Formats: sequence, structure tokens, C-alpha cells
Amino acid sequence: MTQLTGTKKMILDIAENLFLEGGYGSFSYKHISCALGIKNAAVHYHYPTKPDLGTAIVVRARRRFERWRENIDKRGLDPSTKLDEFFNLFRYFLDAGKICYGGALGINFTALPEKMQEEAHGMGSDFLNWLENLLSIGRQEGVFAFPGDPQDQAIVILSSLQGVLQMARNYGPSCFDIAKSQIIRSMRVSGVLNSHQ
Amino acid sequence: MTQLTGTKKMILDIAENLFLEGGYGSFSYKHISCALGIKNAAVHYHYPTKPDLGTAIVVRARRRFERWRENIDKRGLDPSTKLDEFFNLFRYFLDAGKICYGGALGINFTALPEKMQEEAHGMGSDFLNWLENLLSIGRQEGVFAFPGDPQDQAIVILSSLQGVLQMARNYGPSCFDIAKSQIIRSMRVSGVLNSHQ
DNA sequence: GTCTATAGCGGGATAGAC
DNA sequence: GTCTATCCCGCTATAGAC
Repeated sequence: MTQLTGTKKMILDIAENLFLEGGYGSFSYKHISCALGIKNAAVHYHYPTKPDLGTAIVVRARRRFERWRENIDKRGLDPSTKLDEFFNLFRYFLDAGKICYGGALGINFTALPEKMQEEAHGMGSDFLNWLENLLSIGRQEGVFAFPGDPQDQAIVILSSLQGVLQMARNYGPSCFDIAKSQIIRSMRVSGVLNSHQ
Repeated sequence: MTQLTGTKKMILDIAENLFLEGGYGSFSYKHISCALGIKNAAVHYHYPTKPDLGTAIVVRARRRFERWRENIDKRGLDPSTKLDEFFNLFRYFLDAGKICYGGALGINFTALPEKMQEEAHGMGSDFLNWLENLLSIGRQEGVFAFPGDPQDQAIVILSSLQGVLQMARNYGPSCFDIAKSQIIRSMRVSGVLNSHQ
């Protein structure tokens, strides 16, 4: 699969943006065609059905995360910086007023086209596995402190990020920074429990 | 506002169930009328517009949480048990394959009717304030241990619960128990950091 | 309080010309 | 690769009879 270009790429970009604002029901052929100044039949030429288009969004996002992961992992960063880069991935959504892929996919999960569900499952694993591995290594190196399995901690962190992006629409973007700070604070090795600071 | 009965109550029940499965776009007058064996015009008689119906869902849910809160607070439970009861509130959604109000409201928040947004905001505060208060008291009593402000910890816990209900659709209900256990474990006073158990 | 009937819109999708 | 034209569907909402 080579790089997308031209109309086909622009269709996918617009669809993805709308998708990240409200899920599968939030983008339509009409909306996309109007934004591009073409007719909806032209959009159907590139992506025959909506499940095709929806699946393409998730497939591309997975490839993008894979490139991000490769880039991060080969830079030899320490675990704290890597975790910070991970938070920055989600900060992009916050700044754009969007929810993340997990949220956009999870909200109507059972109503999604089957292929989209499969890709959604794979994408969730991509994120969870990477984070679990980071937490495991970070704790071994004495950088992070938390009880229990790294996988369990990864689930808490990822679910909190997903949830807080939705809360931020209701309470403003500061929620995100609060959650991020609190998560990091909770894993601080030198952290003193029961402290008010 | 007295207790709802008859058709009007059933309409609201069905709408709420559908709403909690996929948000504001997931319930329709047709769907509701079919489920009740009546015509959509009859539904409009009870709730003239969709914003009316959507707002009624959130208003009733807020009153329900208020009753829950009064009941819990007057039973003189210890903070750990209260927190467990709070988790049980969300377990109901898990068992029913639903997402919580925060998720159902947050996903299309900017597209919601204005009154619904206001109620959603109030509802989020209801939950956050109660949880923050519980965490604050629990830490004073030496039952919970966590760094930082109780409000910040409340945001992490609530966002995680909201996110994990959505993740559970993708990864199965075990996510919920894992997140719950990990959150409790992280706040354990006797907990040993860096432990693998 | 529920019905029939209908209006008007936006959605996904297709056939066939250019 | 994009167009015009069209189809069928589900949606919210309303008027007026019963």
C-alpha cells in the first residue's frame, strides 16, 4: 500500500477528522463531498461503501501509530520521556477538540461494520501492548513505581486518557493536564504517599 | 415533579436504554414507538421534540444519583465500602453492555441540545464532587493513600471508569474488573511500591 | 391519548453520460 | 474521475380525525 495522494487522500482526511469528533455516524458522503467541492458520487468512486471508508480510517491510523512507535523506539529515549511522548499523542486530540480513536470506535462498537471492529481491536492492542512494555521496562529500571501487573496499569492509564478527552468537552481542556499530572505523580518513585503535595 | 407512570415512563425508559448504548443519535421516535407498539405521533405527544426527550433522560438520571447519594451517605458506611458502591454503579452499565452517561454525553457533546449540555455539565459535577469528597475524607481517615489533590484523583478515577466501559466492548468485561482492582490497589495504604504483587 | 397521513430533510448507494 | 439524476430509506415533526 503506497502513500495516498490527491482526492482519495483528502476524502480520508476529512472523514477522519469528522470521525474523531463524533464517531462513525458523524461523517457522511454529502458532508465530505461538499467540503471538497465535488459530488457524493465521486466520493463513492474512491470508497464504494461507508464501511470501506470507515475501515480505511482505522487502517491508516494503525500504520501511523506503527511509524510513531518505530520512530520513538529507535531514538533511545528514557521511559519517562517516552511516556510523555505518549501523552502528547493524546494532547493532539485535545487541542483539536476531538476524542481519540478508542472513544470514537467504542461508543458504537457493536454497530460498527465487522472489519472496522476487527481493526479497532487490533488498534487497541497496539496501544496497550506498547504501553505495557514501557511500564514494565520503566519499573525494572526504577523509573516508575506502581503495584500490580504492568498490563493492568496500562489499562488504567489508557482508559483514563480516553475518558478524559470526553470529559474535557464538558469541563474544558484543563482536565487533561490534571489527569496527566496525577497519573505521573502516582507513579513517582520518590512520591510520598498521603502527602498533600 | 412527581413519579412518572404509564406510557410516558416507558418512553423514557426505552430512550434511556438506547441512549446508553450509543449516545444521542442512537434513539429515535420510530424505534421507541415500535418497541411500545404505538405510533411515533403518540411519542411526540409526551415529548414534543427530541431535545425535550434527551434532556428528560439526563434530568431523571441526576435525580436518581441524588437519591443514591442520600441513601449511601445516611448508611454510615466506611470510605472503602462507599467507593465499592460507586464502582457498582458503573458495573451496572458494564453488565448491560452500555456506556455510562459521561460517555454517551461526551461523544457528541458539542452537537447536543443546549439544555442537555447544561444538564450534562451539572451531572458531571454531581459525580466528581461526591467522589472528591469521599477521597478527601478517606485519606484523612488513613483509608486511602494517594498523592496530590483529591479532586485530581477523582478525575483520574472517573475518566478511567468512563473509558474502560468503552474499552470493555472491544476487549470484554474483564477490563472493568482489572481497572477497578488496579485503582484500589494503587490507593492501598499498606501497598508496597515496586511490588509485583 | 392515540391514530392516519403526510411533509421535508439527509442519509447511502447506483446507473449511465461525459 | 467526475458529473447528473434518481432511488429508497429512516429520521423529526405536524395537522387533524377519533
